[in-house]
Amino acid sequence: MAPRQYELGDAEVEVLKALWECGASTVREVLTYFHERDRRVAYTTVQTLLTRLEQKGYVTGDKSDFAFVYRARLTRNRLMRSRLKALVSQLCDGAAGPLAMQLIRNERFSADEVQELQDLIDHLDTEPKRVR
Amino acid sequence: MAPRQYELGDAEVEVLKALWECGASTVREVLTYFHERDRRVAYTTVQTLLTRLEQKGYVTGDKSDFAFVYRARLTRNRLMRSRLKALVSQLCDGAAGPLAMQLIRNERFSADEVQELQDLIDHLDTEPKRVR
DNA sequence: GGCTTTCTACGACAGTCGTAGTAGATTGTA
DNA sequence: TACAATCTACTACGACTGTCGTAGAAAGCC
Repeated sequence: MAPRQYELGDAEVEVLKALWECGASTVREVLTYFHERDRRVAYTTVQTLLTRLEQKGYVTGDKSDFAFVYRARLTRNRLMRSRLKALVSQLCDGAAGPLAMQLIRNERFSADEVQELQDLIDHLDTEPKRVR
Repeated sequence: MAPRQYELGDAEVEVLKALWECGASTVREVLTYFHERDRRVAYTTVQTLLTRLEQKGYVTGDKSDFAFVYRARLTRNRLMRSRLKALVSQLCDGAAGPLAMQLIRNERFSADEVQELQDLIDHLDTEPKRVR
């Protein structure tokens, strides 16, 4: 009934990635970013995506000199967190453990990353109730 | 252009969860499972979801005695892996490290889970190229 | 044999998303 | 000033999803 609350489609995330990487940008700049990566889309497609992102509150658009300049309001880390949280609640009934196991078991990590993970886990031991 | 390859919607995953939990089930059994959890949907909705899941190959339906009995072909762990992999490639350009950090930093883990994570990571050290 | 309950097969509809076209306003320039 | 390049605002359309309704076949019961 209540039409599912959609969040961010793949194309919208691509636009966010452009903003994360290039900072505040115009439609044309995002378009150029796409074209440089062989993503062939029309100018108006990018425009639509940015407009929708703005309506959803994930981006702000300021009328600057000539064209609108868009800026991400959502960070990559925050999106990661929210996606992970959604996964945890959807597939693991709220228990993050199984997801973490799957992730660590199935992906590759560099030595540095392993070290960082190790540090994090050591930290967990002494500080079990980490917030945020 | 290429119409994005959709995978599994939220409602479809809910149906899969019912099958994971209850084993092979009929439409009515899944419906009952939903109703017991205060998910008010119509019989035909569940039917449609199961049919679509079957078309997508994530479920098989066998005509048994009276009604079709559906069985999940996709496991929860496999779905977790695929979702995680999608996240890694979409948000982290393939590097799983940052995602793992976010996960461990922002979620809660029981002492047992921490222990398991620890074991996994120890394992990673001596066996850096874990497959599957 | 009818009537009721269930199932299955189809069709449908609205909302989200990816993609883009058109029209009108702005800006730069010959 | 007239023309070309841009930008913004709308509109559109098909695919995917979530949700159902209807019709006809199956099965069980009086």
